[in-house]
Amino acid sequence: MSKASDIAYATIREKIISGELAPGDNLREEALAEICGVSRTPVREAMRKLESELLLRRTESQRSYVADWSLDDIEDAFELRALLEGVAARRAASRIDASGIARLEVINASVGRAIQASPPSVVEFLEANREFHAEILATAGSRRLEILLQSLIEQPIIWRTGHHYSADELKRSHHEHGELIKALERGDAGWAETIMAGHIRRAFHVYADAHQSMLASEEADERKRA
Amino acid sequence: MSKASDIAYATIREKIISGELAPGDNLREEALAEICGVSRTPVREAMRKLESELLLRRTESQRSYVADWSLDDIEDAFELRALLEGVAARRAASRIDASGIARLEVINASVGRAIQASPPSVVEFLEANREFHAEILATAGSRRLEILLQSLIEQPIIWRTGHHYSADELKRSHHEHGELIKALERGDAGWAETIMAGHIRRAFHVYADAHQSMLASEEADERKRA
DNA sequence: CGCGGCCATATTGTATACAAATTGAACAAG
DNA sequence: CTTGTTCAATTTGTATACAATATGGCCGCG
Repeated sequence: MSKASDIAYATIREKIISGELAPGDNLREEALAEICGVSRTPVREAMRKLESELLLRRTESQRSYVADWSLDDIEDAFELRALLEGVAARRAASRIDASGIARLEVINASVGRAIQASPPSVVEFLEANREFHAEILATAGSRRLEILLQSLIEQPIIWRTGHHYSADELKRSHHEHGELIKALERGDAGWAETIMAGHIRRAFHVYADAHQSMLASEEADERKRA
Repeated sequence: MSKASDIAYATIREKIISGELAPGDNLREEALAEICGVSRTPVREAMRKLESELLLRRTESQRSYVADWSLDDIEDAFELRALLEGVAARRAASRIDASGIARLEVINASVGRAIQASPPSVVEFLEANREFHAEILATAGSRRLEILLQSLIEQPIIWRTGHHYSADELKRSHHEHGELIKALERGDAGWAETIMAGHIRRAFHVYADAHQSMLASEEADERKRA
């Protein structure tokens, strides 16, 4: 894509993911254009893309707001992601070669380094994790699958809650990657799919638990104030 | 969406699906704008959408062409569609109510009328078929699943080859819909998923066979000319 | 008071002018 | 004849002006 529309997309997306633009906030084209330092034209393009990724919702009268997701929505997204990344792993198992295995091992070593640092670097973990999943997706060799998953991965919630991972959970994630690599190396498609789907579902449950305790503590705050 | 960009989207899409714009054809914004009777701005918007549905491909230098799909690409799309529509059927089984069943029966009756006409009306069949699948998808109640499937259904090839369906194949399709309704009525999620996935996969094989004989006859033509 | 239509204002949609980038052809050098 | 380079023409990207539409408050009426 072109420069200005890239800037607009990256800027707006970043502000949504970081929470600077909170769920429900009204997004006006002109205001965003000022923020991004470009005109409305590239902003509009960026907004269409963000809408297709469900980071934005538009009312019937074409006004835009930052999407607010219910826990059900989030579970839905994780469920579909588990399904499709599972398929990607299955396909990758029958297509991967030695160099692909090697690349995955290098990437997963980065994951290991990130979690073994003290304190563990969540940012590096998330980045290496993203690379790992991207490599498998690329190996699956389905352009269409890539496009479908693109709208499911890297959602605001994921990135904001990555910081809630415990040391054990990070370690477990790293370990599951290792198991997946072994399954792929052996060409065991069914097992690779199972591991991947479980891996994603586990991520949801970590999130759901964090969400739960967040709600609980909010409730406690309410009581305290009352 | 707005009017002019809707016109642009519908017009260009129609010309791609009908084959008036053939795979590989270069698409220039200004030329399309003239064809659609609107300015480049809404055309650009329409093109972005078509690109996201893979009806268009863009080169690294942002020139656009009508996508040309290989048989593998098409199989890929059908495979993912089978997977996701299967999930939709599974979810629908546990959410559908009596009125939903009734709606499906009405729609499938339309399918029946279309194929029993003499000659069978393929256009009406395709439209009723589309409605049937849309109703199930809506019943599944996942906004995200709808969005994902949107880019997989109604692809050019499907509509052009619908006319290759034999009377038996049309009848079989109608019958499978009936089976699916029964599975949904009984709340048998697994069976509903299986029927739906098989239903879609069968559609691919009908297409693949037609494609095969098309290639064979083209080859025959070549030999004749030589 | 509450309700419903009307108008000023705010916001999005479209067209167009201009800027940047890419292409392809002419042409010079090897 | 091939290769590389330059430049005009084509095409896409961006900004901006203007048109269409939606919103929210105001006022009059019941």
